[in-house]
Amino acid sequence: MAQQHTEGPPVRRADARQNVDRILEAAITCLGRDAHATMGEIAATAGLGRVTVYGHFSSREALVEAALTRLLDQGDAALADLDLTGDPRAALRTLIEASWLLTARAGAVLESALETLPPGRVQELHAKPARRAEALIRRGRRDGVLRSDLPVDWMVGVLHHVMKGAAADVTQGRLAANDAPRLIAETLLPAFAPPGGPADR
Amino acid sequence: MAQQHTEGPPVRRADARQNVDRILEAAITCLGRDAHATMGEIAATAGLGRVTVYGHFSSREALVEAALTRLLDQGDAALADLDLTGDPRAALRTLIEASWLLTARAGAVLESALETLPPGRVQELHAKPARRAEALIRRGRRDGVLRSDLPVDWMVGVLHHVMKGAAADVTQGRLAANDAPRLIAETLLPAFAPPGGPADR
DNA sequence: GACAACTCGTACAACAGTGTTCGGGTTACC
DNA sequence: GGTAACCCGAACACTGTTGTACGAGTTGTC
Repeated sequence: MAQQHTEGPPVRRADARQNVDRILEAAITCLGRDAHATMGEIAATAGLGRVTVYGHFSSREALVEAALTRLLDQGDAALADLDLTGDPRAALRTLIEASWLLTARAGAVLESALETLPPGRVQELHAKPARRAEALIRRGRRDGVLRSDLPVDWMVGVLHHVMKGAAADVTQGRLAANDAPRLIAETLLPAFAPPGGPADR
Repeated sequence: MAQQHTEGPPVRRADARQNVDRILEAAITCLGRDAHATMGEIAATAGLGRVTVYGHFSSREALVEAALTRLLDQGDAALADLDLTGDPRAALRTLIEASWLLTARAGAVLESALETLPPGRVQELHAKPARRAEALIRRGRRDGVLRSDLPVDWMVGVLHHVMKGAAADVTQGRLAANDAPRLIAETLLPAFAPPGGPADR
């Protein structure tokens, strides 16, 4: 909207902006635990009243979208700092380690978004982080250190599904959170290696 | 002596039993598409009235459990017919092909059950089919054709998560159903191969 | 053919969640 | 210190779903 200093949309007060932050963090926490978390729960987690939340987000749908957007932006920012210029296989390992925590938190939020947001909107928001993994895999294929006999989209999907599944295992107590990144990497690296030779050149 | 054994429902009428069947199939179909399918939708899909469904299942929870049980029984029966005595890697391929359709249908039903059934009940029902894959993987590890450097539970989980993820991709139009089994097998076989594998080096 | 089993549709109560309204209290900011 | 922005809690209407009740119609089975 117009941010002209014409006193129409005046400056938000400091505590209000901070509360928006609190609400988004609470939403990510609650929706991460339970994709069907209530506005009341989220508000309580944020330490605010339910009505106050509606003062900042016009609907539950708006809040879910905002939470997912923040989560994906956080993740994309974290991933942007990584050095992925070396061996794509080592880079893939780095990517997995870094995005593990993100995916673990985003899992149920994404699920919640899939239910409440219009179809396609989620994919749209999720496009940027996914593109990062996709670009990495494409480079590895060009360099011959990753297999090229499977569709790129499929490989990106497998990466995503395994991480999401591991996150579910952790929340259900079937897997220790500390072990997850290593297991994922140990499993997916050979899965993505070229069929002919796993040579380390 | 009059053998007046007091049966609650002495003899169910034929059409009633057939309707129970219809309801369960409808439940599997609807819950497979949408884990939040309502009793009304399920009844309509079965071609029956909503009240009639309550005549056979006392609650939504009971219906979900019955549907999941039938699905898992069907799947376990189908898997029991497979010949898995040969090379465990070929057997794994066979297992994937066979259980793909089952998993695709069961995916959302399982999700629905996780929400409505008491925690642990799902795992209990799911134990038998999971044990089949687990036994297969264990045998492959003993024979040295599958890797032993990862926990068995993790490998079973990966198998499950990738199939479930592929099912989600199919329902969202990102993947052709016909391609799925091949892609899954091509991806997981190298992932499960021993590190210094027989065909390598 | 008669009876019981089964089904149908509508209607109802109960419950949970969303989104809004209102009046009164608190607090940041100039 | 004054004002407007902000927060609070309770109350309300609305929606959708579950589970139950009733009366009447239909159909399998003996």
